[in-house]
Amino acid sequence: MPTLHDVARHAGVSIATVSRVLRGISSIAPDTRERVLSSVAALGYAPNPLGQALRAGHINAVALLVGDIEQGWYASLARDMQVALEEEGMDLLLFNLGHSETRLREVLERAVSMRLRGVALATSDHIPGAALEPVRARLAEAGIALIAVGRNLEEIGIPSVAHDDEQASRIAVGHLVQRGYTPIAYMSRIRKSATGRVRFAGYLAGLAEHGIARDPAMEWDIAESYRFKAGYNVMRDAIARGVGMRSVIAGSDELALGAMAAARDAGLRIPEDVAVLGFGGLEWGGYVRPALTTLDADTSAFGKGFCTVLKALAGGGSAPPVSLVPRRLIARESA
Amino acid sequence: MPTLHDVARHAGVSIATVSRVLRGISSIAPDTRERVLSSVAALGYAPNPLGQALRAGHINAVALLVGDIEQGWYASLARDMQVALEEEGMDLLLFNLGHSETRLREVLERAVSMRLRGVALATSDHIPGAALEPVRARLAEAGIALIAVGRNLEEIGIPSVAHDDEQASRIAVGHLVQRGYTPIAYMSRIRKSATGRVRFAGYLAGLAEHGIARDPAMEWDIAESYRFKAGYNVMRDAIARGVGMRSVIAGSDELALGAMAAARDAGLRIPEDVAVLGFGGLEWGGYVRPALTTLDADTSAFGKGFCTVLKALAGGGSAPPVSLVPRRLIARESA
DNA sequence: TTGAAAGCGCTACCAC
DNA sequence: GTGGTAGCGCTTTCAA
Repeated sequence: MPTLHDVARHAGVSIATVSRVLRGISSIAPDTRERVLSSVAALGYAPNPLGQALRAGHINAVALLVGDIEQGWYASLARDMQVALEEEGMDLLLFNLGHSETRLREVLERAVSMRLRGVALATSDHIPGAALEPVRARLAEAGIALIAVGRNLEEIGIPSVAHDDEQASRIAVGHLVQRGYTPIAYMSRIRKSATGRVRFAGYLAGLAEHGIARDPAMEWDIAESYRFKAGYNVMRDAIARGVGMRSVIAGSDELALGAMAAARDAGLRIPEDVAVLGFGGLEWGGYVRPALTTLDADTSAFGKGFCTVLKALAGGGSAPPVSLVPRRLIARESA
Repeated sequence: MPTLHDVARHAGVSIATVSRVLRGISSIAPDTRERVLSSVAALGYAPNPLGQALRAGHINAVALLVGDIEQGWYASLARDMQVALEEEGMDLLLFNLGHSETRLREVLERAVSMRLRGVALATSDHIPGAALEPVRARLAEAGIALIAVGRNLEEIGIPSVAHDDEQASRIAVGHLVQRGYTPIAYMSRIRKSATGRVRFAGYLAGLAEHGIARDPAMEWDIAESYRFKAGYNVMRDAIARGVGMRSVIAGSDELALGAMAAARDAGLRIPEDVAVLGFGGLEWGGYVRPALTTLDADTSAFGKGFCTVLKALAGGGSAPPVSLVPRRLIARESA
């Protein structure tokens, strides 16, 4: 691997000059520039990012912290974040949190010791505001941006790029009411998930809008993750208990599919006996039968949004603390 | 951010001593060690990986190159790779290739200029062996391991950790024959995908084993990706053409679900009219109805396998060029 | 317009 | 057992 020195020697100039030519900054004699450039080409020189990073004091990369990359929405986000970052010349470090608070703190500490440019916090779990204070101080001191993606953390002062989930839930309720699928049950992580709480609030607001009284029997807070199995179990138990819902809003497409499976296994028809509506807009939702009605997720907007906020923060200007992107309802067969 | 110097000053020793204490190497007077350690704690010192990396000449990270992170198997792989790497103190850089050959070369070049420890090549696309020669030479020169994950690339001399897909296809054929689901169609990327070719070879071998003649009408090579839409379209067209298959082996769970949707939309029952069998073992397969019969993927074995090969390569010993892990059939309802 | 040189934070070699 | 010091590759003053 050739270094600046090699190029300098080959071109018969100093390393400073080579560096300047490469950075395209300050004035260089045309023929010097020419010579340097051809040496660079001849040697196949590429700058060593390690040297640059050490000098600059930070590495041109961003950490993406996800709850569980196997969940479709995180995977999709990872893809779009990587694309957006690459356009800005940055790399993506992926960290799977697995819903652990401890691990969140560790990874955040890691980000500061690694001198990253920023951290994209994309987990739906409860964020222990107080416990995070020390790390956040160090992050700030090191000039590392902490930005929430896919959830709204402005209440604890973290700039966020998120969906307007409160509105989304209201849209869902409206859709189900209009089609006559009442009473409407709500299945999600609620208490233990910030995102879940917001969506739940939207659900309640939606009911209120249509003059429907809330019914605790229709509110299914699940302790586990947002995955298939939880949806299956909760739905199966609700059916067994004889809860008379005519539709279910599920907090993720995974939960929704699990719920659909349980309903089918219990001999219920979808949507005739019970309608199911998910959150996420994952691609497979269009291919299961009946096809899943869901609220889409705009992960590419998040990738771009993150970069915008990151640059705004770096530029010193205080970024808009929150930018909310709306969800659209994808009406298919299940509801 | 405190540096070695700060700690040294605080503890009243030289930076060399601090470094030694931290690395736990060579002998240190107990009380000196004590003093240094308490200074480290007092200052909240954490080593700067940039300095370490520059010194060492490489960064403790590995690039994972996937075809499309949205495909479930890649997401699952990403998760398990990250876990396995973290256990070895390495980070995971994620790159989405999007099936582009050019981009593959670029990213590989990037890996050498970044001085990574290794590259995990996990795309099912055709690898242009000749076109890659120059980069591979640079990779080798820089001591960066290139390891194929999830596919067998030994034929072009790349150490691989992969599934035994030839055997897997034979198992699939055997299963379908035994249940009477013949004739068996094969739907996948074949010509344009190395992995696809291996699986196809297994399909042919399986037919031969059971004394069944191959029938070109049953061999559906698809040009597009391994995703849902392709599965849907190909299946729909086959049905329209009146191809008389009684079952379909699909090259991915996504293709399989797409095929199932097309069959259902055409009024066919699964598996009574046509059975469908996928590749991947993705979690949602257990929750669609009918539940998908599939050949599982052991991504956690790949994470560990990659690390093993990486360390073997680093240790100078030539790693076993290929380690094949078997797939198990998960027999559910669809076939 | 160009060169010399000072570090960025770290490890390892060589003295003592 | 400990300290001094030479770089790793780069950018950026400061001089010339």
